[in-house]
Amino acid sequence: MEISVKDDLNLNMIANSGQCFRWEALPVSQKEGGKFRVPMRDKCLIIEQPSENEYELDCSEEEYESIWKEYFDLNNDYSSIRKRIKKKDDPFLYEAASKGAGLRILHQDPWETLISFIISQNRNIPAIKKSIETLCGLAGKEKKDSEGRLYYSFPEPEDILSMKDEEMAACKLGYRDEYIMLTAKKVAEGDFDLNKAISMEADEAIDYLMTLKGVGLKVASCVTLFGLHKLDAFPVDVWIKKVLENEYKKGYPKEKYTPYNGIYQQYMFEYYRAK
DNA sequence: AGGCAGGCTTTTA
DNA sequence: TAAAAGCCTGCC
Repeated sequence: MEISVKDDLNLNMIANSGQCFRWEALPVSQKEGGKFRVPMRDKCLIIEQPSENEYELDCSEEEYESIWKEYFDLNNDYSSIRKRIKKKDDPFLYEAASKGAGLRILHQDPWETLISFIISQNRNIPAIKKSIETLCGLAGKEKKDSEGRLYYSFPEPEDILSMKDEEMAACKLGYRDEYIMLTAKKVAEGDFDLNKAISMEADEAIDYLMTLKGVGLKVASCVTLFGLHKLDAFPVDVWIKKVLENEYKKGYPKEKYTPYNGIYQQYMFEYYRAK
């Protein structure tokens, strides 16, 4: 099916934004917007942008309405969220948001997001992707997309628990493998319930996530933003720390930007990382 | 009590 | 060799 989106849906930008690690770029002939396979839970979507504002999706209307519309956060108007920032008020954020037009905060699966961001700590993005890909290949289910290509689903907690030591080692998780195992165990046994976190306020969800070993403030904030889709969560990583130190010496006006702190954080993250 | 140094696996640039 | 979408432990 086809959809039309006015603005703020740039597939290449989102794919490289560091919020999702399993989008796969598919070969494409001169398509400016790129073509991607986007896996989520037991589904995957192939999406491409044949022309300005037009997108081709390999799913039914029903599936789009029930799953992918929410996944791409298409019920939020990012263009008007960007326009809340006044150049005179906050020139740095204004510039970052202008450059970031096209980004969106995806609404990803909470479990996959939790494990992915535990893996992400103290590593760069290519290394994160490699670990996750190996993990899915060894513990996920074999699947085929609508074009017949093979891919693997993200493993459930039980799948991770049944991995052999040498399989875990092959994922090159380093000291994080213990964190992954303990988290999988807690979730599988019902001692940690991600559904509870979904119904919490952002700050409350972050505190709850931090009860997991290996989940600190930064990882919990990322999971809350990218997996629980609480758009006010504001992850502070090494890049945002630099932004706050260099551009907001007198303090960052977080209260002013509620409830969209997470979106603005993403603009600043991309902007500073690119520089 | 809350803050800080040091250590941790491995890959990437 | 330092840095990478950091966190834990132990010490003060």
